[in-house]
Amino acid sequence: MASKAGDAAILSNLNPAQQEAVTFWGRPLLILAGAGSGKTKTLTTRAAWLISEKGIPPQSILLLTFTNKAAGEMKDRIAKLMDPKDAYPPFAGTFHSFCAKVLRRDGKFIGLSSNFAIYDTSDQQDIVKTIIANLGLDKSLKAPVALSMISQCKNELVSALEYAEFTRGEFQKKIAKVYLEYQRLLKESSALDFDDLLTETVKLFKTEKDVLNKYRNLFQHILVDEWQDTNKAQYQIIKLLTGRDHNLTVVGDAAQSIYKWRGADYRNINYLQVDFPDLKTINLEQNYRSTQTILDAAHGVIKKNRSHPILQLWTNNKKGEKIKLYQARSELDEASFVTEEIVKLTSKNKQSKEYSDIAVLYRTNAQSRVIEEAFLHRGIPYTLVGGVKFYERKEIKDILAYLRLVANPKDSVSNKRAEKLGKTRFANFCQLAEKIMSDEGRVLMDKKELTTLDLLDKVVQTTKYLEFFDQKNEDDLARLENIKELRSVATEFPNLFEFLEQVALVEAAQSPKNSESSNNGKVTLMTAHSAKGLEFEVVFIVGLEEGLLPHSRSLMNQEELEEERRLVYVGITRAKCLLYLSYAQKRLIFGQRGSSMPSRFLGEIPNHLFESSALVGIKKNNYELYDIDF
DNA sequence: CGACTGGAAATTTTT
DNA sequence: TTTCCAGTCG
Repeated sequence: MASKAGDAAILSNLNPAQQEAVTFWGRPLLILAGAGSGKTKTLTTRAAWLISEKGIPPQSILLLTFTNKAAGEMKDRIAKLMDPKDAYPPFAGTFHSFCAKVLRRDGKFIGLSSNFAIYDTSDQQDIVKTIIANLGLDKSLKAPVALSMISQCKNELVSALEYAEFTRGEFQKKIAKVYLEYQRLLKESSALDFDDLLTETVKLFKTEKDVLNKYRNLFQHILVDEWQDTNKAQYQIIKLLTGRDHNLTVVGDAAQSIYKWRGADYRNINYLQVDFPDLKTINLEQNYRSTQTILDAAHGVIKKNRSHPILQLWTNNKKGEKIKLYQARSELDEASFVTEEIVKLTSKNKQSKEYSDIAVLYRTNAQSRVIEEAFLHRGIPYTLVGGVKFYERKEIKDILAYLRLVANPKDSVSNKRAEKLGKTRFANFCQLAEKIMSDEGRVLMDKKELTTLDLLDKVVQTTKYLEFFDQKNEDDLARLENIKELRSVATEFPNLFEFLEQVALVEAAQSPKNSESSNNGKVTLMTAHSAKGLEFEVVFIVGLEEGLLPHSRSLMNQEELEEERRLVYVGITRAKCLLYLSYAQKRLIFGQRGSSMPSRFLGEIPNHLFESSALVGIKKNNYELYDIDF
């Protein structure tokens, strides 16, 4: 009874299309959800509905996302929608964390030990650098290049052996050699990289039918977020897991696909229709976020893309204010325009905005500097999204190397790192590690009498790691502060293996300390990429110039140009009520002052949406050189 | 091995 | 301009 009433309440908050998406039953479902159309709400409500209305046990639902943040939000929202008697919400996690769980449990069937290490990008670089040196390959082959080729292969499920077999030409031959050696070393270290988590899961599911069936039976319903961001490996995992019942729900929007360069393939939306002929598609096109003016601008841009379907968003919101375009003389002028507008917007009057309502978006991180300087001058508080990640800091990686080595003595990258920190140090550490991993230590760990925090402190103590730091040095104090922060993460995960999983797969918030409280009352500066999934009252998109947005690297290629266009689309649709666009006629790039043309994307926004007709000339620009199709 | 230096390069980022 | 890296020197 309570469930019935709750259910009606749940559905009453939804528009007809959302309701249909929540309650659709019996066939695989593709929800094409436009920006700001209530995608998360729909997906979470569907999960809650499956539980309360269809009696699906929560543990039979698998909800996959791309970021831990999204997973966390989904979990929270489902929990709020659920009847308290249903106890715990379904598993919601990233593809990678799900795969890691599967492989820890059942990887033994394909020769993985359950304590495998997970190598991050810098671990990968370490290995590849030594490989290039050891194989005597010439140094023109850079580790990042080799790695990105290897990663591409893995995204496409091409193994090292297969690659070596079909490869042609000098360059590819070299990559093949590195790839083979790289896989050998990973195996020797009992380690997987991020891509391996996916590809090994595919391998496991393909070769071990019993294991696959176990998971098929376990997960009666699979829901996937951001389908346009899946790569081939992820697609395969879903296809394999979706058993006979085809109880699959995916949500996506091709127009927001901006990660092709790291393997995402929005065409997975189309492939779905081939693999599941009985697929039902529901469009969510009502937008709850932006003014009609902003939506019209976004649509004007995105409709130029030819290679994917485009949703026509509409809203009941007001038409809203016109879009403000500023032609700056230079990047400095642009920065002061943004600054002055923010001062005006936030000055005390009835309509004034909070700093936290405002975001400034740009194409490249380097663009933030000028803006930051202008903000500092004017005393505008801001937070910069991006920068050195917490777990990438040297002091953190050092300590983690010791701890990883305790958990997996074969881990060669951690071993090398630990050795580098000093011979005596390492010798002392090894003694300690032996004691910990003795039967006695194991028992203590199992009994939870030897926690991650205990281990961390013991390691720091025996290695005298803190001797590296000077209490009077400001930078060193910050590093000590980071170590304290790591200790507090350790408190949350008393089991060493769970702790290591956490730090490998979950990026800590920028600076864990001040993420919550002090993010308030600040303007957000970030790339358009990072803005995906977020929304702000006021959005500035700066640097709308040919060569910057679209970026010069994408001008030669139609596919990439369309991705740049999607990036602009994503940027524009972040704005709820006010949108500012700007470009600089002259800009300092790599210390050189160059002049640039306004971005073609500005010309694609209908002229009447702009505040004044500042646009004369933009439409006239000649892009035929690059834009053969348009 | 670590600090210095000269030259080349210079998106986007999560797991 | 800044940043990163390879090569060199102490």
